[in-house]
Amino acid sequence: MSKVENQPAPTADRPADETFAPPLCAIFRRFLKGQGLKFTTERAVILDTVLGREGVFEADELIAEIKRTHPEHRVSKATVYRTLKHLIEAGIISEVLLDATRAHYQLTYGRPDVGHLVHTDPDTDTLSVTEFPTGELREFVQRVCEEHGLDPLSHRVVVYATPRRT
Amino acid sequence: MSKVENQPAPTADRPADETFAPPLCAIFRRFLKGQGLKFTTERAVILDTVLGREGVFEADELIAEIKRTHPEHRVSKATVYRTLKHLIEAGIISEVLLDATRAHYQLTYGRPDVGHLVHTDPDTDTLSVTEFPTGELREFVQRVCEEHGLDPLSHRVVVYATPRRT
DNA sequence: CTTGCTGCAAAAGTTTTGCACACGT
DNA sequence: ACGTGTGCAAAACTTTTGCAGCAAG
Repeated sequence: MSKVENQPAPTADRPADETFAPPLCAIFRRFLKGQGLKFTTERAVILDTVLGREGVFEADELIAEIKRTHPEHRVSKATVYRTLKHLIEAGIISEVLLDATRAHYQLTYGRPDVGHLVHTDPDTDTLSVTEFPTGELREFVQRVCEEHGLDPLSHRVVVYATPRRT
Repeated sequence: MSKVENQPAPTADRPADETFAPPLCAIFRRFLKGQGLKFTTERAVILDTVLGREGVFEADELIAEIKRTHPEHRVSKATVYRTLKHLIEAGIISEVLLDATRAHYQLTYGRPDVGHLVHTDPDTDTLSVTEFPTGELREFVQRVCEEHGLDPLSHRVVVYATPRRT
């Protein structure tokens, strides 16, 4: 299973021109301060690069992207992994579990109910990941948790599909 | 995040005394023959051990279990991993993606619509995984795929929850 | 200044693979 | 017999960690 290729994000759930107005940088700063942590140049560069990504990405890709878009700042692998954890804690990104070989991440601030539709492109034999809204499953999730005396924190939905056989 | 502890499987989806009547061993045999592969002692031992497991398990645990229940047959790690792949192909088990650090597996033959509810036990600080039926999501999944011109293969639903704050 | 942060390289953990020999069919 | 399978150990990968110097608040 090779690297994942992203679809240009579906319009149903995320209109093309929707911008993330909230200053995520400020949000991250506030989070860090609250934890007694520091807002460093490296963390700024990483957040900036994450904000520029469309859809799902891997740690590896993020590192490559930083090298490309911020050649003046070299950020180490270790720092990227450490910062991704903080971004998750801050609620800015989430881990997406698509396969068991490595972690995927995605900017999810303000859009918690995103599912992932994974399918192979028969031509290129690469995996594509498209998003879809899962808001209508909230009630279902709530009910499942209630039956077990729990409160839901988050949910993940991944659908694996194949090109329709005509 | 430590190893996962299994809840004794919920009764809603899998009544306590439900037994897997279909001879999975025969099914696996047939699958292997169809692929020009061989049914070896090691594969029999692995399948037998998988059938004895309740709920979700890891490769590591399976190896330990084999050592315990079949001390006369030593099965190597490599063979376990290789056989797990075949069992997935044969449709007998599935990969369950609960966290990004390692793969989990579960016997799913004949019960494709199982979701996983992950929650921490506040006392022991261990993770529990409970199953719940997701059959009622089929229509939703079908619709999502149709909107993208795809046919669904399978879907995974994982809900993360926390003990209800009373 | 004090405390946390970074980069490097090494460590850790899981899964895969190459190879010589053994075993189903 | 032929072609697969197995075990072992090493390799491959991703992610984590220890440490010495560096930087943010």
